[in-house]
Amino acid sequence: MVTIKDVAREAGVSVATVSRVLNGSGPVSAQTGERIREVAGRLRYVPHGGARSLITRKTHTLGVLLPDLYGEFFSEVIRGMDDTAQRQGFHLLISRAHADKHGIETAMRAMRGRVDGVVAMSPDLDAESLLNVPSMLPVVVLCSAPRGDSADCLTIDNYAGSKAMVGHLISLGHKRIAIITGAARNYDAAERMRGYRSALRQAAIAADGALAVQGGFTESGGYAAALQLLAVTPRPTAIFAANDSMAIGALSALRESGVRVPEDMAIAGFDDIPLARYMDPPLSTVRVPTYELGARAVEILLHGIRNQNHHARHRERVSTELVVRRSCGAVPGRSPQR
Amino acid sequence: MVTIKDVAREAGVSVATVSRVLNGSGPVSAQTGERIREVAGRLRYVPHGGARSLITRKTHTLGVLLPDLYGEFFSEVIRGMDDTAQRQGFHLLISRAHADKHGIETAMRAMRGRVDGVVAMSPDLDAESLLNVPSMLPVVVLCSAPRGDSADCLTIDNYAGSKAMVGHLISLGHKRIAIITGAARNYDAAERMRGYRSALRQAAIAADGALAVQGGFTESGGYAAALQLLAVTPRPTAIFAANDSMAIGALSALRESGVRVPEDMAIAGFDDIPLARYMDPPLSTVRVPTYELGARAVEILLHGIRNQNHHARHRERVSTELVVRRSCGAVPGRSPQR
DNA sequence: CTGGCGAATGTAATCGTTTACACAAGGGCC
DNA sequence: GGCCCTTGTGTAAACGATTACATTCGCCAG
Repeated sequence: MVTIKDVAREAGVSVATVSRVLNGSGPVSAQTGERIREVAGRLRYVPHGGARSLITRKTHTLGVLLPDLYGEFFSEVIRGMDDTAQRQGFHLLISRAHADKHGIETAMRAMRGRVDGVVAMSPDLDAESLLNVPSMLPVVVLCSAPRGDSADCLTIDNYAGSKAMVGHLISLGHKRIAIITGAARNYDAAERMRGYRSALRQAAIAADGALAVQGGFTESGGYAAALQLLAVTPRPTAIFAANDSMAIGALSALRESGVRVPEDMAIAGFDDIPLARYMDPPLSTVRVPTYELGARAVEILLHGIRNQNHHARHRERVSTELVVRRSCGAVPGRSPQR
Repeated sequence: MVTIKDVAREAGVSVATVSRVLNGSGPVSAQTGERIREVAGRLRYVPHGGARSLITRKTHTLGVLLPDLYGEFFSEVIRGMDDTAQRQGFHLLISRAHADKHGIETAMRAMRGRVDGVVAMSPDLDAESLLNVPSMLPVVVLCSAPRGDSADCLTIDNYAGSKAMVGHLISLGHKRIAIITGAARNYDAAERMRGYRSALRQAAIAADGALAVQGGFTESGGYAAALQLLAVTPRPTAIFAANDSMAIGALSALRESGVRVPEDMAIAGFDDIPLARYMDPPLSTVRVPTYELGARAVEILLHGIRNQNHHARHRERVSTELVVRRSCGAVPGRSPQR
């Protein structure tokens, strides 16, 4: 590998001059600059990022800690992060960590000296340990219960979104509304459940334990949960799935059981993944600005980095939007397929 | 930030001893070791990864160059990569690059000194420039036309998969088979097209230019393409979409046009994304082992790294599998929804 | 008693950069 | 001519680790 020394020797100057030319710092004669640039090009010199960041104390890299990379949701979040980071000259060091204390600590250790800051997504309710990791690094905590004030914090307004959707179902006349919940001990899942309960309470509808089934955020989980809900008597008239994947699985289960949607059963999801509108019937859902979530997280992190973490802590919540399509029965639209 | 020097001073030893204790290299008395470990813990010392990799010449990080992060496909590839990398103690530095020469070069420069090797996904047919980047780094090229022998190379067997699916449609009696193609100048797209043509030729069916419409790999592209195909006379009896997203978009377009699937029109996709089986009707498709693709790419790369790139070049192709569900009409199954 | 060996530890070079500081040359001004 | 400023360049000290080599000490064999 060719280093700055090789370039200096070949051009007959000192390394300092080469550095000055390549970074445009300090005065260099036009002639020397030209020669050095020529030599660097000819030798195909590429600066060693690691060495450089050791002395400059900037890595221009952001660490991203994820619980699991799964489905379109994460892919969109990462896209939002990468776009924003790249626009500011930063790269992404992505690491999946087990959500437990040990996993997070290990990941954080591995990032030391490689990143300028970290976006940590840790929806696991128990994993508050994250905040105990006392690093000087700026950290943005994503989709997690906000505690402590050592880190910035960005969440989705799950509660309001969930409440709005269930409220909408109630306004359509539904009284027995089931919920397919997300992963256990997941913050987003818990908040969506809270919104569901709150909407019911507000309409003076008594909660029925049999109408809450866990689906674990996966298609197959939603499928199984829907089958289970069909067996409940009296049967619910609407199912609110805590994400679109589960709603799609449920849709498929109902179809196979000969239950018409929305005539016999209303269905709604959460997230508004791109595929939602292409379902049959198109899926009513709560839009989560996933891309913007990632983008915003990086913006907040970069702000923290620029201020060397000496800034007032952010505590932000991105809002959701009710998306009413045919699956919940509100929009008459075309009659369902023959 | 606390450094190794701080630990050494506090423990009353030299940095060398601290290093020896923490890495388990060289002999240290049990007593000294104990004290140093205690001090390191108390001071919450975390080694500086950048500094360490400068001298050891190992970063334990793999660069990943992607054309775009989009949809479930990439999310699965990354998952496969990260799992495999992490199991071997490596991290992932992910970067989206514009597929053009400049974008790739910039990204490669940024990776110098930060990674031990690179997996580059560059499906753009023109971007052969990648191979011209003369770095000593081991590189695995993913889903790209194999050229040159400076890099290992891993592709999907698009040709065989596509040919198998079209052959299957032909065996069902279809003669007018349309194709919704992927992005222009995309290697995978081109190969799938080649398989389609080959299958037709083998069945002595003349190709009809009007039956090939571009869909750009997106749901909306597939939707628009399907509408366009419905207007062709004589109308095709089957549509082969070059990926599942487009097939789902097409499915939705047909539904809205009152065309029954599979009775009036057979549909097939490519990729077998998780959602495919939950469509109505469940989507026939070609399974691509996406997770394994990412996993295998990292395995090959790690092999190259261990051999310091002095190994015979790999040229591997992961095979696909025909998945027949109801959308192509081969499986009678339950009669379509009333 | 001495020489050699192994264990425990310290000293200093090294990795590839950036950058503070020193230095030399040239020019303008008094 | 002496002074100061500007411009161009080099020297060497960082950055935070690892590690080859040197040193010290105790012990044991000859």
